[in-house]
Amino acid sequence: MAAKQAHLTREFTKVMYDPNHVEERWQAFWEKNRTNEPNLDAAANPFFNLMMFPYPSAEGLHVGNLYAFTGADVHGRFQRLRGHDVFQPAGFDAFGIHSENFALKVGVHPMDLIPANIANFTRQLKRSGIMYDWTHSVDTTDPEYYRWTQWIFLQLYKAGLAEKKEAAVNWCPSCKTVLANEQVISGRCERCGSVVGQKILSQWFFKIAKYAERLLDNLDWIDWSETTRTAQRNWIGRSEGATLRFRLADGSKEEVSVFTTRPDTVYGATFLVLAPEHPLVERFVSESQRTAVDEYLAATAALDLVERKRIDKEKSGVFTGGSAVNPATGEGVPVWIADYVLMEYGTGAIMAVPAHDQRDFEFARAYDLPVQPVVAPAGSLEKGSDPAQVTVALGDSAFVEHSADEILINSGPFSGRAATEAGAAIVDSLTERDLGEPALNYRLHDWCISRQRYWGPPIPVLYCDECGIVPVPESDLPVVLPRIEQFRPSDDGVAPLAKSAEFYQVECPECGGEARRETDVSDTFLDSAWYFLRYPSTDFGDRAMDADRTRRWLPVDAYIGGEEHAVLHLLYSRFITMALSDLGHVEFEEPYKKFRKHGLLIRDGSKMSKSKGNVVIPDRYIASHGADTFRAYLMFLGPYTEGGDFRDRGISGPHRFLQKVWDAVHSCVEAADETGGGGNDELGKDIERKLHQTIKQITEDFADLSFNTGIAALMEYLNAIRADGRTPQRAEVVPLVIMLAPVAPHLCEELWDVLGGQPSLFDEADWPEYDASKLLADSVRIPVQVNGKLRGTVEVSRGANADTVRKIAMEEEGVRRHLEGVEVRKTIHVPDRLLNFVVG
RNA sequence: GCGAAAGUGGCGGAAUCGGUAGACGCGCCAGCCUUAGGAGCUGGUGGCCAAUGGCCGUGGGGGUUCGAGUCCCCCCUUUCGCACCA
Repeated sequence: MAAKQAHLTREFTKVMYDPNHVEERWQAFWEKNRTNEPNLDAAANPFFNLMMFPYPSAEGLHVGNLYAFTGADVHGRFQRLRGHDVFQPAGFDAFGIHSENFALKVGVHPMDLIPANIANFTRQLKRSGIMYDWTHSVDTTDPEYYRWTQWIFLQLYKAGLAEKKEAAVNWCPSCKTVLANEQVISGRCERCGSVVGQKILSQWFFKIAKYAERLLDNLDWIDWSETTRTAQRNWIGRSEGATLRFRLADGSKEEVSVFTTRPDTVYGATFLVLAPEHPLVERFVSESQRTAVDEYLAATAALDLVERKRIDKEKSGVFTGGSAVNPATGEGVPVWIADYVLMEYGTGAIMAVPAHDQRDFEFARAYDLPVQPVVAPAGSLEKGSDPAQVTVALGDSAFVEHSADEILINSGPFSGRAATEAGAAIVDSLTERDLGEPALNYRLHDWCISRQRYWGPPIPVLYCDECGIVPVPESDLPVVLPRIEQFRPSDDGVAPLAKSAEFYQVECPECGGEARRETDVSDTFLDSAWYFLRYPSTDFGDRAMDADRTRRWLPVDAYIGGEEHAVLHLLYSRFITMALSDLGHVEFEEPYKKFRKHGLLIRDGSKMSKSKGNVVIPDRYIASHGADTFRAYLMFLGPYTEGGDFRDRGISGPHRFLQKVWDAVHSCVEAADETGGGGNDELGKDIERKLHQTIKQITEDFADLSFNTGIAALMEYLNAIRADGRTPQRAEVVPLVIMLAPVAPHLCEELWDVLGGQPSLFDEADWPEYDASKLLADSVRIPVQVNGKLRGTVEVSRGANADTVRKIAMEEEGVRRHLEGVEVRKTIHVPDRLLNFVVG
């Protein structure tokens, strides 16, 4: 109807582009006609296009969110025009410390705050023109969602992948909760920046470490950006080496295990170092060292993690008074305690080889401990000397080289052998005597999911004096988070729900006796570790995932999100998927076929942040220029995967471009009306070639998220079809409208309509195909160089041979001048590319 | 310290199986149009010079090549990860 109206007005006055009017019209159309809702049960060519769901903050949608979503949306719309049934849902990650802290700050209950935030986000997202299927959204705080989060916990528990244990955990004194290792950034809380402390608490853990090897191996074949895979590899931190056992020197059966990547140096292990928290510390402390040890342990405990892990800190430690037996030499070595050995890595104890490890070297120097070199460059020994008994001068630092060029010295029967090969032999020999074995060590630790907070899904277990830990029966799910008004966390590590007897007093489902509910809630990262599995099945209330839907839509075809989640969310969701796969709930073990990171939008050279006051709120720009212009600007300002600088002024370029597209289409239609025909469908040769080149480029660019160059190509094409004030032909503008549609969907729907197409363009239009034979002209203009310097260009027919090109080039004035009086020694001819005269 | 990525006009950025550096856009300059314009149209726009021509030019310095933003070596800078990981 609006199109007819436009048609009528056109006769009197030029139709103006009014983005708000156009966008309102098409958003209403899409909603009414359910344009964005694929048939989840019958789609022939499914494509699950996923974007990382946002945390719905009170400030509303940030331009960074919109940047991320718009890129994903352009890609999704492109895939749709290429013939896919694209499923593109939206959701909200609304549980967690973030929301809870904000609620505490403003004094509004999160149960009141979150729905308002979600409503605001939804409004903003709908206005931005993203192709969301709103009939399948998720909200992690909805009991109908988190009942399945709890269900996943129960599945893992039943499979022995969830366990409760006492552990030293990261404790944020400001958020008053436990944090996962991944949430501690350089010793500080990821959320609030407070220095993280340690606490011994009983916590629920998911055994992600069991999956370390598979999580690592699959990285070799999944289609992810290399930087993200590298980040995950580093985080998993696989080290190959050996576990070696040092028996106590007092003749008892006890032993200290150490992990080392350098078993070849065991003959040089002149002392042992335990972490201050190591359980065997007490076994070694002698009467005379008691006071010194206690003082050291107290001093270490007083240090926070940031201070303790400062790399430039002087090495400090204390002698226990006890000793252990080096399994290779059989000699006693003193046992020390030092804070540079971390309980959380390896076994919490190391064999110190000061000659070949810089840290051990510094420690030995500080406390005057023996240093025994056991590795030397192969050529460094004097002729005839016995490698089993060599004196080597000590340098100022440890000798850490480790290649086939080094040999072992002073290493008993292994002396003289290559260091790399001898290491394995030493481990073999120790394994035979039950003093060690080859070992892999991972930096990755089990995932602590307990949070002593309020705003999360209650962990679905009960504690019964008779029956012990009792999982909540699945039929009793969800364990609903009650509304309590006193939800502020406390310092004692006791969760807010522990104050609500109404919540925690229950009857044991097994014995009927008195039982107590778990009052901790689970980590927000568990909510987001499986949300994509829920999307296609949100209309099933009786199962987390419908088997048919899941088979049709998962794994996710394309996932786009921020690199900041490279190790957190992406690792957890891989683990959960892998575990569910092992338990038979899904048929794949990797959740995302393809993952690409998007870049970060910055402003004035620095990150946008509330404290700097340079955060861009999109509403204002959308109101003034329209969503299409804003989308085009965001996609044009830089390479999508790199991000870029947001500048107010830059928006005018894309705005003018859309305006010109509008004008071009209208003038084309007007001209056709005047001539009474459907317009001239004949394309000039030059424009035809430009069209095919453009199709080729856009198709390639949009497929690999190079939106900025894709849009530039569309601009070039537009410039070509309206050059010298000519009126574009229908056959020229139709493909332009289709190719621009992923970027400016409302505008293009309108223009598609104006051109007489049946809406929606996204259902009716086909992405144009290029004809490879039409990409090249019959003649080419090639540069002519003399000694590599450009001296002119000549037009030659395509495929012309060297002689022909040379003849033409010699006639070129600029070229001839440089060839006068010099001898041409040779010519380099690259067909259709260049001609270079080498003179001299 | 280790790892990764990146340094190109006034600005955002194009171009890397080595082959016309600066596409596209912003800004700027000139002209046109206009009562007016933070509108529109046309043209120009890397720097320098003795200027129809030429020299220089992709962080700096070397190298390979007929030819280097692109490949190799050394150095500098920035950003982002990780950081006493045994």
